[in-house]
Amino acid sequence: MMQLTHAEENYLKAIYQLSEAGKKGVSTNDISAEMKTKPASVSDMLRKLGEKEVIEYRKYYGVHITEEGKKFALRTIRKQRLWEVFLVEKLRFAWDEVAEVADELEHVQSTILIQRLDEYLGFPKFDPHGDPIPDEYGDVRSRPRLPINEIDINGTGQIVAVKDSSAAFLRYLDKVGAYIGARIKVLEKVEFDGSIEILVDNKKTIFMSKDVAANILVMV
Amino acid sequence: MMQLTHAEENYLKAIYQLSEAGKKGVSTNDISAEMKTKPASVSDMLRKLGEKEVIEYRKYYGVHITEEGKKFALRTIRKQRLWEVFLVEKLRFAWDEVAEVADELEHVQSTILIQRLDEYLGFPKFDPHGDPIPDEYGDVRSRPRLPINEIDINGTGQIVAVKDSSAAFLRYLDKVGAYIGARIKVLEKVEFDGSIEILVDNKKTIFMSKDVAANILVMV
DNA sequence: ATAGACTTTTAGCCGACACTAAAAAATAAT
DNA sequence: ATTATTTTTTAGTGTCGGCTAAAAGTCTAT
Repeated sequence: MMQLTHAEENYLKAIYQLSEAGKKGVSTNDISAEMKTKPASVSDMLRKLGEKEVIEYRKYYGVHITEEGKKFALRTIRKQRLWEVFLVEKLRFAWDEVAEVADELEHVQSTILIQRLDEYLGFPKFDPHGDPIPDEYGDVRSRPRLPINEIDINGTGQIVAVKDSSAAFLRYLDKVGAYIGARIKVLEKVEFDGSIEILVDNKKTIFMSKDVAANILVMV
Repeated sequence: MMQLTHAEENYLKAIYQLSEAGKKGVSTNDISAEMKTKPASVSDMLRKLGEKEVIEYRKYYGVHITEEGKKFALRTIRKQRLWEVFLVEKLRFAWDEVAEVADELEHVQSTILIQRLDEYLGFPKFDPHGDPIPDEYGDVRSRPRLPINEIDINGTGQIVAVKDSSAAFLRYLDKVGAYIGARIKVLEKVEFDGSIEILVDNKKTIFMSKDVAANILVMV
């Protein structure tokens, strides 16, 4: 089995996630923004990933991930998200603190480690941000998810993810009392500005603007 | 605070442990054997570690670790041993499976991660091999430890470490029913060959040769 | 259809960390 | 004390992954 370096793993994960988001080929600039490296470095890496046949690379025309590449990317994502669950559930990290540390942990090479960790965590299907954790074979079970602003009045659900997971936004949510896992009910939608009133865990009502509501995904 | 690379951290740890073992300066060849690299690579690394003042390096005359260097080495050892505890106690790894994985985990950079892990594990003072875990300040509390063959007849204690931690030896111990943490009592010492009979956990007696006994450390 | 803007790639450089081959220093043996 | 042996260092190479500067390709607007 061919091996990828840490850097290659990171690029491949970024490429996978960018292509999932947009469903199109991914540009060098997009990748360089995501990876915080220069476009020149990206070009070089794309050449290498192309040689390893985890991406299809046509110079100047962006990149498509191959089936083989997806397998690698999903393995990395699986590791990252399992570590995130560990950090939040076992070590009491806050949502917005896990990314950096999980990015290091995900590169530890040990199949057995990941199997045991998965088992230890009770085979979680979703990470603390509500994103699905691929299984050993790369299969992802996704649940139907809607942004709050698309839920009908009196509709209920559970917060499972946020689109914008910036530290600032996550802190805002904590502050107003919303959190991943919270059960919510939509009480009112204001016509003229789209702002919304929701009930959290049957005990607290909070208002949010349409923009905020659009950022919060709920499993209905 | 000056930073060390992963490779530098590994070399420094090796140098610290070699100098603790022998209490003398450490030779280039010793280090290259320990690190499984060539002496030429070691020389180069020593020059770098010398520049960073974590070791005192006189060409051709071996190496002494500085106080600053000890701090770094102890931090790395602390991380390594905490991860070993995690792997064995939480993920049910066997003694002889932890080294490789812990060597990767120990390089994850996050002070808070180590603090939380320490707390989560209940502030363990010894790793699964019985070696002491330095605290945040690098202090090590060591316990008096004796090899089994130096314990008097009817003396009791608890197995806390092994000198030879090769996979083969660890498997042998598991097989005969001895393990780290086991409470033992010395029942008999055979005069002419020094072999020893011990009682494990008050329920099982096992025989071992003098050589095996000398390899097992007991806290009395 | 061509100029200008933007994107992407190439070329060349650098630091980290391994290696080999050969030189230099220290140590051991006669 | 000189030679032989071993240890250690230097010199030069290669790979990986970043960078800058400049060239090349693509796209857009007139």
